[in-house]
Amino acid sequence: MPGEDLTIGRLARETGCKVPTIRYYEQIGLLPTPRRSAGNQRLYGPEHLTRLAFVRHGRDLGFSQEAIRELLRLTDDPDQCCDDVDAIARRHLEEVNRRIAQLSALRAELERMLDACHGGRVADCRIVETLADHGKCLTADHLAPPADDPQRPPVAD
Amino acid sequence: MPGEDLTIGRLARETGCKVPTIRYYEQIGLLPTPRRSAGNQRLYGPEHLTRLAFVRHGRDLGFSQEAIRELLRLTDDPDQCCDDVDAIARRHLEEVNRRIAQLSALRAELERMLDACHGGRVADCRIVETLADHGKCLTADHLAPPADDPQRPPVAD
DNA sequence: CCTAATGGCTATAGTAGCTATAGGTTCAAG
DNA sequence: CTTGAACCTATAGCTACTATAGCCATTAGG
Repeated sequence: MPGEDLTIGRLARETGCKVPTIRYYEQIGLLPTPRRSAGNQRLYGPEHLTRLAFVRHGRDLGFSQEAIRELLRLTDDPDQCCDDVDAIARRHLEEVNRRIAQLSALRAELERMLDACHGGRVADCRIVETLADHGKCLTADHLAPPADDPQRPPVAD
Repeated sequence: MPGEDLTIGRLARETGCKVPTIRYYEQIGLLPTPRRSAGNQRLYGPEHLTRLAFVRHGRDLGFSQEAIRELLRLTDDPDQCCDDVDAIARRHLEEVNRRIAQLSALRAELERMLDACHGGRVADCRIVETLADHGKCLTADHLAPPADDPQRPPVAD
């Protein structure tokens, strides 16, 4: 029954995912290539809806494309033991914890900087001074550099 | 006295900034173009060292290139009132606070997921289930999408 | 049946903040 | 004089999308 089919725009509305993003996910293989209408337009079934919702939710939770690819692979084999799934989620949680720790240290440093500033000329500004002088700083040396954050920080529109 | 000059490699060592990054900062105008040796190699003076340290520290604190550009502009005019500097730092702090709040919610959701999983087959896995079903999720709808994080999350090596 | 509005198509480039690579030149030491 | 490290430029790659340009398909109204 072709009445069940979704155009890309409708799929976008149902999932809260933008149209170009859906095409992008297809391109990078997160979403299977859908069939096409006579006029070459993408037609999606319920299985695409499920899959895209899974991907979106994973991204919302901050999982990388790579992690989601792996999660999809794992869920496609439902009899497998879920230890691998667990491991992926656990690794991600650790990463999130690291990020929170970093940002908390950052926040402390920023607050310290802002507290120290009492207005006046830039030449006398404590913020500028702190920025100029690594020695006066508490941060930046005792914090690790993971540098692999999901650029879309997490959590979608 | 040309004995004071630094090659790009030495500047990199002194600041803890990688060589290609220094060239990149020059390219995007965060660092002024240095003079060159007879053999066309970059020669840096103490002013470059100061400037680069400022930039690095700013980046370590998570300020965007744009913000740092503005901070540099402001510090180049030392008699100006430091309100603008203050505002930039304050905005950044707010952003950091937003990120922490997001990540905390994320962490809660991930922990919830992990707690619910008790091993077994992927088909029965609570993590997979949660990922597949937005309805079972607490996150993702009550969280904002700023999407403008410094990809190098913050805090350098 | 024609037209306009909307929505779809592809391909390409841009975003941040670098990092890596290729292929060449210069410099300091032995 | 030769070796090897450090330097040079230019270009491509990374994540995860978003935006643009220029064209085709579908649908509702007149």
